[in-house]
Amino acid sequence: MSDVAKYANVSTATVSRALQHPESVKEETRQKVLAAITALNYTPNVLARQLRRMETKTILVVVPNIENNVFSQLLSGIDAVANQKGYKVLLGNINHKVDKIYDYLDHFRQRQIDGMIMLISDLSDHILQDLANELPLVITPDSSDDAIVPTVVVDNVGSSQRATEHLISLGHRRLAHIAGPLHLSSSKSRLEGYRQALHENGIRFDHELVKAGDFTIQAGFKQMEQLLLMEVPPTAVFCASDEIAMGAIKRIKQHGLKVPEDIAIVGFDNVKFSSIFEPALTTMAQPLEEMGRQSMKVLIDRMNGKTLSKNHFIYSADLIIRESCGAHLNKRE
Amino acid sequence: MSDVAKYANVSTATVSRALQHPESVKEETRQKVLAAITALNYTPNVLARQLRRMETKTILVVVPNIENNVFSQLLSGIDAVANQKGYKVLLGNINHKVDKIYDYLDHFRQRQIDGMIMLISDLSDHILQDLANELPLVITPDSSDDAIVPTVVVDNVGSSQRATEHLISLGHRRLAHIAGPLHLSSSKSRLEGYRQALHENGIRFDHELVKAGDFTIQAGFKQMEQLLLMEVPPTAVFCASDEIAMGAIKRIKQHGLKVPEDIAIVGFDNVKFSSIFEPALTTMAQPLEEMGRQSMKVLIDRMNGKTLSKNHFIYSADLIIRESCGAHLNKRE
DNA sequence: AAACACAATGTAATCGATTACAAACCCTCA
DNA sequence: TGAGGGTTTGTAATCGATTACATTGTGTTT
Repeated sequence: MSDVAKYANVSTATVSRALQHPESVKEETRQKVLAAITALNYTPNVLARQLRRMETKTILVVVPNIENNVFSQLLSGIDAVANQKGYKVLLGNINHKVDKIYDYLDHFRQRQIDGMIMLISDLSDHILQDLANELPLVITPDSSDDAIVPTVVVDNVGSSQRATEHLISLGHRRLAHIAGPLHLSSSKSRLEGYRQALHENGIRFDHELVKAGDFTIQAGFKQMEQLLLMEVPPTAVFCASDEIAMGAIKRIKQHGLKVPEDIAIVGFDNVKFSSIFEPALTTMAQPLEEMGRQSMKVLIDRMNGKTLSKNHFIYSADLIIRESCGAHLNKRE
Repeated sequence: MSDVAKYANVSTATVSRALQHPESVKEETRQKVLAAITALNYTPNVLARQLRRMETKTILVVVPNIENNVFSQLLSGIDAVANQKGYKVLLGNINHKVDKIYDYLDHFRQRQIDGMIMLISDLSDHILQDLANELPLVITPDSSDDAIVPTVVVDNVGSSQRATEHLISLGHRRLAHIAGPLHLSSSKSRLEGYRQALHENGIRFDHELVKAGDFTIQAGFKQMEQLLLMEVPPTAVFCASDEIAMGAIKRIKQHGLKVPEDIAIVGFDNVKFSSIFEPALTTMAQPLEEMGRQSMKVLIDRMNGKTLSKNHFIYSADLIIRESCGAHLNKRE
């Protein structure tokens, strides 16, 4: 930089100003500086700027597992806005090991990031609160209930209720639910939505019909196995994720039964492969990319010190009717 | 830091040394310093260190598209090693817009990253060479042929040849190939492998039987359509990716034909969903995570200035026989 | 022409660590 | 005891920008 200053016959202060506050420098000298910059092929050292300004223009996204399409979609939305606004995105894949979050928290303490988006909220509200006091933090797509941490979520309860009601409307009365990990609030909410749908339709809630595992295909497969072993298996299953649904369907087929004829299935997430799966999954589509975008926007506002009027952004999921629920069969009749 | 120094009654130099070069400090004073650090709850400012050391311990991974499972798997491997070795991973999703790569190159020029892994090599060898001169760079899983840039790749030619030969061994003589974007060297190599397999088995290469698009389901669907329109459609298709294969199969089914009975399919990548797809895909499994790991290891060596004896790391893909090729039918006969 | 306001530039401190070099200290051995 | 060698610590320069404050320049008004 001092070379540039010398070359343009000005001080380093002027060079810096020419770049950072062009309005405070005479057009003429600005041109001289610019010329010197190109002549010397100078690029500013961002590290020095960051040190001085005490900001990194970098945010950290904590992901439970990148290989899950739900998170890649969110990430995609986050990345889009981040890029547009000049932020870089650090990837924090914790691979389901919650403890690793703490490692990443150090990044912040050491001023390596300006803010953080957590794609998993498997932390106690207490810890989250502490964190949020230390740095701008946004949680998506899992909410942290009553904490003051800003969240961007789907209306899990309502969406699940609609999903379940869709099955009920197709005539099912013996409905099961395969839930995700019940320590996650999104899983709890989806279960709650299922329960409400039953309740409002006068169907008794039977905890035997609720199985919980994680959100994977394998879990869906295993839990469905349990359900098939019952004396009177369910005629429909609302699954807390598309992967669970795929696993469940796979198991049902292996059992020699047909989806949706024998057992109807509804999933959740509208993952990339859900439309090409056979039968194509009926599912609740979360606007994941949009949610990613919104999270980043909220985070940016937070980092800029804006106090937001709203702290919780709730999206609603769309019911996408494909084949696995059997609705298309009904119409034919 | 100066607070810590004062509290421990030493100079800042000693504090720094106690942390960075513990061996050069008396055990006793090191303890004093450590005590002071905990007492004052001090965390070092990494920015300052980076400025002084001129390194960021951060690498950039340029991804064509995070939502593709192939790249998430690679990323997962990269991230694992990076974490273990104390590197942070910046995500550079270019969303298939090659021009965006240039934006990211600035990150490097501004010393914001120590190295870079490109998951796409859609740049001229010339540019790549320039880049590699400027900073440690590794390319995976697409090679840049003769450039001096280190690459971690699968043996695309050999793997594709084996995939095709598998179909030939099942009795097919009219084999098509749906390729990826032909400007990518991986696509070219896979086509070449297909061609060699034909050649070595005395089957005439017919360019009518080769269709190219990109690696997506949609492309597979569309290209398969073309093949089905032929007077004598192929009896087997080797697809350059699993997504292509899934699209192709979808189209075949829509056409009223069966896979593998009427048309046999082999894919490439062994993407997460390929085993659950129906029919389960026979495919070439790339050791993606391992390749990600290796890329990161090579990059680290590069960043540490090691001159590697080997510049190209070639993995071989495993043929995973499932249903879509029809091998299981043959056995039954 | 003097006085004042405002614009443009320069000087130098600053961010917070790392490290070359210098100084102080402690042994050991003649 | 004092010289020499090694260890431990301190002093201060350094990384490269940003910016508060000081200074100089320019223009307008009376």
